[in-house]
Amino acid sequence: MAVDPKLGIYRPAVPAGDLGARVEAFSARCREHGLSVTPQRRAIMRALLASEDHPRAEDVYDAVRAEHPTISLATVHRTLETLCQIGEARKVTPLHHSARYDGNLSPHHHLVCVGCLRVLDVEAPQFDELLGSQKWLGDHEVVGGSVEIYVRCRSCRQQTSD
Amino acid sequence: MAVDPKLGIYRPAVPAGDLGARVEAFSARCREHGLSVTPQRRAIMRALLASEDHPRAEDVYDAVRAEHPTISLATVHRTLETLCQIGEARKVTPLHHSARYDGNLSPHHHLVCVGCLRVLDVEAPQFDELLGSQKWLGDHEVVGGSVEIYVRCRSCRQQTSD
DNA sequence: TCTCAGGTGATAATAGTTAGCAAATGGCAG
DNA sequence: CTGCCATTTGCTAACTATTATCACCTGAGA
Repeated sequence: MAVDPKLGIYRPAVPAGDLGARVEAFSARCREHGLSVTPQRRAIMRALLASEDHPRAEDVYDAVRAEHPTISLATVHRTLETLCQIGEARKVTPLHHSARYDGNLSPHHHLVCVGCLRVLDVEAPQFDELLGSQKWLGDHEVVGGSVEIYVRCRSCRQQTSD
Repeated sequence: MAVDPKLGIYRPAVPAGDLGARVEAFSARCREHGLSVTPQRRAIMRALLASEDHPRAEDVYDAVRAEHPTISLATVHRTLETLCQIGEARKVTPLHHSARYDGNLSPHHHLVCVGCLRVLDVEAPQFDELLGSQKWLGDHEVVGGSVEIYVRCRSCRQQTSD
């Protein structure tokens, strides 16, 4: 369902397969990674796949508790983190655990080193142009945007061999 | 100092004026906003302006303590938040306070409603093209990137009058 | 079925941030 | 200059999100 093909920004299609099949496929990939397939992991994955938005650990916890009333919030945290590690989920927002402040008010974006988490300013006029050319995306009023480019800086590349 | 003019991504010029002048200008704008100008606020603004990277509250705290040994970390948090409110600073990373997880692994970016903080997936091929066309930015190896587009959704627009 | 590495639940600990409140102070009226 | 008072500060406790610890449990291969 396209929102704005001209801009190249649109809602993606929902991934194929019904929920049951996707959870089955997930279970198989768990075993490939040498992970046990537990009812809790299935339930957490099912909740994540069923969610239209981007749930916090606590949201997943609430969803899963209907089926597993005794599950622990710690298990949900651990499992979501595990899913990210084996590439079955992505963590959306916080590369950093704490707020960073910036006194530079000129419009700019950020280069973030995935090793040392240092943040550098960059200007990116072409991004701004793409972003600024559109005031609406479907129902949504565009009020801004920001680009984070993940990099590995020289010193972090030297420290890791892979 | 351009890093990559072709891509339109480069390091921005440092804002004009020396540190003293910029802190003076800041003090004036504080009064315009009806805020007292306290030594603590000046010191925090100076530390923020002097910082090349994007300090956390604690980093600013450490810098300011040299001059104000008795300042409280809570004051630093409060002040940085105040600076953001009057537009003298920007908060870089976390629009959310907690991690969001996403089971959708196809390459995509996010629409974030600044009102309700809901997150929606969007594809943005033109952004990906810009980002993917460049493997290096100066010294930095590009390993990825993400775009967050800030929006106000319909229901949030209805709730706020301004 | 038996075994045990790995997973789970309960709880405590931690990091970052915010709230509450008494004391101190910036900035204006006189 | 002086005094007043709303704002701001520092201290502390509380709170939120997350991680660590550890005894018990269980998935899955022999």
